Amino acid sequence: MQQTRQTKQRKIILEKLRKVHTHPTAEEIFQMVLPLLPKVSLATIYRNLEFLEKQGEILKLEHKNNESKNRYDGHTEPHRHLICKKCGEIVDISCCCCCQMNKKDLAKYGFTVDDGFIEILGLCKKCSHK
Amino acid sequence: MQQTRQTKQRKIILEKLRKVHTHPTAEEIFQMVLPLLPKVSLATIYRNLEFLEKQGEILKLEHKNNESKNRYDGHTEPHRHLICKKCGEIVDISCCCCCQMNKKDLAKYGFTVDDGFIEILGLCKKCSHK
DNA sequence: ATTCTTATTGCAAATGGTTCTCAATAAGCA
DNA sequence: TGCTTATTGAGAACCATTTGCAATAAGAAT
Repeated sequence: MQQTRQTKQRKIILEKLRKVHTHPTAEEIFQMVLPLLPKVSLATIYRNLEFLEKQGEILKLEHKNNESKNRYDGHTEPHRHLICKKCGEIVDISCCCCCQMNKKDLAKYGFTVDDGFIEILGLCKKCSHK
Repeated sequence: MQQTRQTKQRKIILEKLRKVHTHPTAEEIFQMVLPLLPKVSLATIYRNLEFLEKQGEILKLEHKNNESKNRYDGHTEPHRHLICKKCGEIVDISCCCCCQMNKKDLAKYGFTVDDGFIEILGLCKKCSHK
């Protein structure tokens, strides 16, 4: 059993992520914490994001549309993500009425589904007007 | 207006992808066509997959769970994907009753959604038994 | 058929997000 | 206050994907 330590870096990364309602990349998070942690390294950002995800404190969004970067979400309450296939924008939507339905349907396939992990791909307003 | 040419490579890649009901990676597709195209290069696989996706002949699945590779789907009829967050397995499911509902809900957010592009993340039978 | 244009290929090198190595640092128990 | 070792910072390594370029081959024109 390995103890875990509460480091300044880990604390600040989580705080920043909680405060924001976007879905920043590791690089963006790096920029966000830089004023508070001028010496922090990108590797530390990645390591802490992985740690926090394993602890269930944050979500890692691994869908990459036209950008090969993961994004992170500091809010773990059940919600869904609308992802624009063109510009990669991610929009939160509240859990709609068909969650229950999905769960039943999906049980047939042996899948266990968490409401927080449904991603719907489409085109955002801007991109669909082109 | 640039003409497009029907090359042996392009034809075989699409045929192989159509024949199969899995969601192979570029590397796996490379292995699949190697017997028919012993001199083919991985770059050609990637270029043709991009081409075929732009033509709407195949789907590119950009969600990467525990594997940093894109996957491809030779079947473009509306269907959804169940993706296992742990092992990355992708299962096709037929379009269920809540498609309509989703579309209406999502219109509120300005999103245009195509049935083929809904991905539901969860745990497959094997992984949920651990 | 043959020629000609240029889209496409194969190879190798480049790219870029993420992970890893390792010595130095610091959290927090004794 | 000292001590153990989890964590950090810096840079190198990794690896899926993309790109540059000369060679090849579709397929239209002759």
